[in-house]
Amino acid sequence: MAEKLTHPERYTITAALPYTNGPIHIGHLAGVYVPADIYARYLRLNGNDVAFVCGSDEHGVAISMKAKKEGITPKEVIDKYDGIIRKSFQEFGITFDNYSRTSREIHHKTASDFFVKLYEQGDFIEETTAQLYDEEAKQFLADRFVVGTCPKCGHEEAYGDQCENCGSTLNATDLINPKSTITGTVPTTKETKHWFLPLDRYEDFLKEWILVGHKSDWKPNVYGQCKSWIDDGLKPRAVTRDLDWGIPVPVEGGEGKVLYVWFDAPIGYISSTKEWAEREGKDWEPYWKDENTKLVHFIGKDNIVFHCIIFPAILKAHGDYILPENVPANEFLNLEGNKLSTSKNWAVWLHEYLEEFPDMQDVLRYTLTANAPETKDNDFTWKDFQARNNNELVAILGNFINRVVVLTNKYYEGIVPTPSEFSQVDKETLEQLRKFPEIISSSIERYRFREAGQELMNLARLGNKYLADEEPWKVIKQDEERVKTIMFVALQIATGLSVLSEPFLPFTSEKLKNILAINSEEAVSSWAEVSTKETLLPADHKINKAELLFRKIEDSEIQAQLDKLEATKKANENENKELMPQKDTITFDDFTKLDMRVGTIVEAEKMPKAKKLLVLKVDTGLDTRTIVSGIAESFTPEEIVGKKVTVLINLAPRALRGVESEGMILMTENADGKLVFVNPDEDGVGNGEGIS
RNA sequence: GGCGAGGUAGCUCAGCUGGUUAGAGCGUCGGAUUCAUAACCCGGAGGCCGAGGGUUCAAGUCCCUCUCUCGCUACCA
Repeated sequence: MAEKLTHPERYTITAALPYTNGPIHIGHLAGVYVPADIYARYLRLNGNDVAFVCGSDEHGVAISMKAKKEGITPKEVIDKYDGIIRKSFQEFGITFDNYSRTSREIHHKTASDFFVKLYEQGDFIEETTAQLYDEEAKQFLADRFVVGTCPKCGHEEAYGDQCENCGSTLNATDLINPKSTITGTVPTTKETKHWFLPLDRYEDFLKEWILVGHKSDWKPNVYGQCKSWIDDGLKPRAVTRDLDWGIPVPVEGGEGKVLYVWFDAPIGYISSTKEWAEREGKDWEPYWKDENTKLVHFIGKDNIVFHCIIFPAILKAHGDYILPENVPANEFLNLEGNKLSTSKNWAVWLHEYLEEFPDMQDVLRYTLTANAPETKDNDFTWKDFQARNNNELVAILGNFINRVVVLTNKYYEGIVPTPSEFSQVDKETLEQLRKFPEIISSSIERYRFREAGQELMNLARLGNKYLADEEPWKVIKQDEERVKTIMFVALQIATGLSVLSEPFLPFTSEKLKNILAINSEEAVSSWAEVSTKETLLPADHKINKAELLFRKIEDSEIQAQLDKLEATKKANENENKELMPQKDTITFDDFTKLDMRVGTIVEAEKMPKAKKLLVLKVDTGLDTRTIVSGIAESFTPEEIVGKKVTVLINLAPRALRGVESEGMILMTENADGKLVFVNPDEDGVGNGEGIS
């Protein structure tokens, strides 16, 4: 059912909207922006009509929370990061046709209209529930913003969704004496209405469209992930929520509510396209509504369901829109063996890289392309970065260009010589050169950017080999005419490289074109011309003096980066995690209600069919009882038998996965997030001993 | 626990519908060369294709079991 567009009239390329709670790092680049930019540049070079759009994603609860924590407004948070991100993309050479923001008027309007359209078409389900409302903060309280007394066990610190004491699942409205954690006031109960997108209605459509239609052209990781979701059964998903930061719900009953980010963010692509079209005096609609438009979303694997299931369902619901033809999602990039983490500062930040390695954008682009996590998670190491630069960019590409340019200047004062007769090798070499556009295209169009980059390098290799085989520096002593032909051929290769390198290494391409002085019309300009044009760089054309395309990267520079990461690691170890603020005061009586005892684990086994649960038999002195504890990811059953632990024994029993748990083992967490027993270390403390 | 993706030379990866001695780049070792950022060019070594079973004349490629990594999901902090 998904007909492939072999010759689209235009392309709409989107790159995942960066969330403005932090700057851009190499993971974002390798996964999304570098491949998307290569693709967009490639398409433009081939004369295609391309809209490459992106923008900052600035709504959602994470930004709202971050602002609250830092005591600033959400607007201040987003302005800060939008500024950093926007600037770094621009300096890095990501050629968005438009980079918008979801906080802009145009997006609010686009997303609102979209919502209203679906609303009017009856594409949403409405559901009214009673929820707690904070009069002072003037907002409905999400479950975790409410505490109160648990109706089941009397625990006074139960959260709106669950009581930590007895483990019961609660409704916030059932809490006795509820209190808002935002203002501390007593909330009132109000009816609130929310809208849901019934994804289940689109199940058949999605099955047909993805499982049948895109079985062979979508990447396995993307297809598999979609299949998993669809097979699991799709459920209605809330489109609106009670929050004050976001796009207001534009229909009756929507006061104090906003659209969920998952709904508004992808519409940001559309808003961004509109903004671009307005500025350029174009019509945006064909880019989203014409069947001859090829829509491609570049994203990371975290975004697969949103772009392959949910957003298409929304577009389908609307009715006027085209669907993505492909969603080439990448996996994740790690850094020196550890997951990238914005909060732990474990990253190579783009804006810092740009400062520390000025004018070396292409080195990072190349390394990230070569190491792109296309089929599985991959690791970025500084050592590899150095090696890629020194052994490939410098030694293969940079060196080839340098030898050609130096020789041309040395023998002919920079004038491209007139060839005489081409030898068999010359012809074959030129023939191979002409094949490269096709070879590289084929890789790019299958989203195999790693492979495409390798092929580009192979062209430089071809050049090096040609020179090594023909040895103009020797031939010059016997046959000057022959050398003219050799250098002419070598210059054609160099010129081909200047064009074909553009999507991958735009700054280098630019530099190379300057060295070869090919700003004029006489030389090649487009991708296809590298194959079709008889002469890429004509005789008598004057080129400039040699200039190094890449410089070597010294060990000391790499060491400096490694030291920087090491310092981050140390800082993370020393720095306390964000600590919870102190809870409300309790009385001594409250405390004495807790009966905590020293106990010993006498048996332990895994709870079947559960990942985190261990079933323990604990000797509490009074008895030996069963306690189910969610610690299986930190301990094996064998290693904890005989362990002394602290047990809360008068906790109301609760059945977990059918096993009655009578009490709770007290745990804490170390810096790595591993659970640790709160245990009486001293010898001679017996089971059943009270803790006070 | 369920589901998905991945596990191929020291490193990063390619191997389509099963078919000759499993490929590439980088690294490594040796050779050759000097136009070039000691770079280029040529050659060699290096692989129980995660483990174990099975199907087949033939399996990295298909089936089953197990295992490790990553993710989603359930249950759980």
